[in-house]
Amino acid sequence: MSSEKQNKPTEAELEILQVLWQHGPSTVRFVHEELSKTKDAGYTTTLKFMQLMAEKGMLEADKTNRSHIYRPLLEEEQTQRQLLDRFLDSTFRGAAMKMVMQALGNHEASKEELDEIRNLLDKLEGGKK
Amino acid sequence: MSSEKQNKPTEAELEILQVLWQHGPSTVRFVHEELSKTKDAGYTTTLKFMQLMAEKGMLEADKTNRSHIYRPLLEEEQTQRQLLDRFLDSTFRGAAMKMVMQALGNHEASKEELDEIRNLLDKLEGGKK
DNA sequence: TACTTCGTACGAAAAATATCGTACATTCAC
DNA sequence: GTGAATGTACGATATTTTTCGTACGAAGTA
Repeated sequence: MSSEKQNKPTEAELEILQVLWQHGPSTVRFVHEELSKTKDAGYTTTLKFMQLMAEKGMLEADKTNRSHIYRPLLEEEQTQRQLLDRFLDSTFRGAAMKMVMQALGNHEASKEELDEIRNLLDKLEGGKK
Repeated sequence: MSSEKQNKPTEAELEILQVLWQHGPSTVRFVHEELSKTKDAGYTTTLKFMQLMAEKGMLEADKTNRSHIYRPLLEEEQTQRQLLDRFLDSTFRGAAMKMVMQALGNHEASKEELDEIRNLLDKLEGGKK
């Protein structure tokens, strides 16, 4: 039993994780400032969330200093993968390729990105005949 | 103002929509049986949900017969696209290509599907230089 | 030192979601 | 025709997720 049944982070929790993944360990103040750029909620709301997340084992707080520093205990890629699977199931009934096509069609991609995908396709097709 | 601010369906609502998209207009009974295959909740719960969804304009009920027939008012593709955009933002900070790569890597695809994607890539790359 | 600012702790409450129980009418099978 | 099933209506209650308000100690500063 390695990875405990990590319950999926809620929308709000995910926003916090994003800040931490993107900027590394941070104070509540910092996270709150970041979130404030796009949404608006009180400081204690962010604080409370981070405390709850720590309780749930999603974050860990370094309480050495007065202003605690939080770091994520969930890995970004792994969490994304988990959420992706769920999303795929619930929204596309598992049809991954259909989703891929939609994503490709609806979002601008640079030539480099397209090439990178092509490479991956080649690699994947390797196994097939 | 064509498409009203359609609020995103919740997880449970989406499950119901999936049944309707997949099987076409159905009775509450039928939807409930389908859902029962994977989750377990009472019949009236499903009924209530469908009634609420009808009120919200997500479904429409044909009440000609005693047993009402519900049909989805939201289109599958459009809804998927909308949810995909949200998901992309919240989970991948908008990095569509990164998500595409993950999806491709983590899910089996047939040779046909891979070819189809390759075609799409070619088409997309057409516009670039 | 006295006052203002910053930070955490925590209990509550508000909002959003999900789940039922019960009442009643219609339909079915005998 | 009568009792069992089946269906809808709807108010209430659970649960989950978000958001705050307040208390209080520590730190900064005039």
